[in-house]
Amino acid sequence: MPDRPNPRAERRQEALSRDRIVATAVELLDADGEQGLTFRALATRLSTGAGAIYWHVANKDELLTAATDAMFVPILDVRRINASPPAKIRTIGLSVFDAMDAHPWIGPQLSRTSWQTSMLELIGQQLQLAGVPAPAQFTAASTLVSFILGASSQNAVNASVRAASGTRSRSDSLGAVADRWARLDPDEYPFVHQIAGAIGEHDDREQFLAGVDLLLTGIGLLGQPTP
Amino acid sequence: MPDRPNPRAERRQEALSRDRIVATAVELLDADGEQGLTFRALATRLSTGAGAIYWHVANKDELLTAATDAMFVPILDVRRINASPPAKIRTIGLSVFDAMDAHPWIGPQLSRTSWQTSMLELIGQQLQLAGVPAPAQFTAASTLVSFILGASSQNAVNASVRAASGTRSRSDSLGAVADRWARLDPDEYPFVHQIAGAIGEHDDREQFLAGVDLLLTGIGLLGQPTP
DNA sequence: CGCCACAGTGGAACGCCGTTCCAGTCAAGC
DNA sequence: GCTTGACTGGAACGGCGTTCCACTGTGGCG
Repeated sequence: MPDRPNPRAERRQEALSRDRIVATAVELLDADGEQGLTFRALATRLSTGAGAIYWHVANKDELLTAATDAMFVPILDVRRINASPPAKIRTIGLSVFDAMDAHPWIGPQLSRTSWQTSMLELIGQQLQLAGVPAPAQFTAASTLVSFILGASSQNAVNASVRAASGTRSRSDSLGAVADRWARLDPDEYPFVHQIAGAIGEHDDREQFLAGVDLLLTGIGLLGQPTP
Repeated sequence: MPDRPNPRAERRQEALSRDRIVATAVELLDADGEQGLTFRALATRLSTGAGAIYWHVANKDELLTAATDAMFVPILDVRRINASPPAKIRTIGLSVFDAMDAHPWIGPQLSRTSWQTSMLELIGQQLQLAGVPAPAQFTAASTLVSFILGASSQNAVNASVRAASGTRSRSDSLGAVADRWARLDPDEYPFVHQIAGAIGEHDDREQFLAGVDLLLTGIGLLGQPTP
């Protein structure tokens, strides 16, 4: 390793490893989405050939799973924080929401059953602690999981669209959507068109939390929302 | 067209048309999912070449959008039926749920903003009719949309997994999941493991409707659920 | 100390994909 | 009957995931 006998491609400084591959894959995914992750692009960025990557990773699917894992596992550490069950559920939800906003490519991956199960477990535990009656626990937990994953995915899609067009700042996020809505035909879209003017002050993170609260209210863990 | 001068590839009986292309695309998608839709497979099934398809359809993306359209537009006809707003919302939700169960490839497509807007409009109108106070309408409508799309997508993923393994019947659906859950480590997954035994009689369609009702309760359109 | 075995590498090659290109075909209009 | 132009279908292109394999460098063994 000290001196290179042949002057061909510069030899990598650090050895190839599964961790380095996954980390680089995340960089590519964050930069250009799922289509940005290519074994050739990965190999170029790691100064190696595509074949070498296959020594550490079985295929692209495993690579995507590992990358999602790296983003998602920290979320499970919500267990550490100390708060009431409803507050913990909100925190779990927000963590997923923020992770998917920052890494929109996670969306399709997180729907995989294994992660669904992890979230169901995490939220179900909180519902038990909160004293939700046993027969209602499963419905409540799986509804929360579905909403959290659904709302986060859809926000991520919108975030990608936002990034593709010019709009930048977080505060403009719903504003841009509102603009599009305001231009819709009022006869065909009376509700959306009317509401477009009223959501200027909204933030989609708050919007998401309001949805969680709506569910917690229905479950009986909260009083009536904003009466 | 009456007689074929050359005996090469059998000439198509019906002329190529955008509708025929889209209909065949749906067949392929239903049979093998998104990866089953290929311009080559499509051309073979239509007894033509790949190039001819591009005369009627700009690219694969437009084809997928058109196919989704064909599946989704009938859902919007819920406007016709006559029922109370909560019942109509349940019907809309179930239509989406069933459509995605039958055609799991729709999932990623339905998250596109245009479909989100259509559903928001449909459900927002019902909330207005039901007398939900104006400031709460947007949150309520978008939460319902997120849940309906999220829960339907996740069910579709599970349905695909189910189809990939051996399990067939609808009634076995949650049963198979319960089996997998029952085998999980009770120390790591206390909630999921415990609940696995209790959901034998559940049906995921009913489960979905229970989630909708939970939300309607939180919105204030329903009494307390099963007190 | 020399050799060997083998984990690890990287580039060439394969078969598929979406898409483009273009030489043909054929019915309708002059 | 000729011309035109909408329409066809097969060849070809670049890029993808994946496989294959000749090669390298190093640690352990004789």
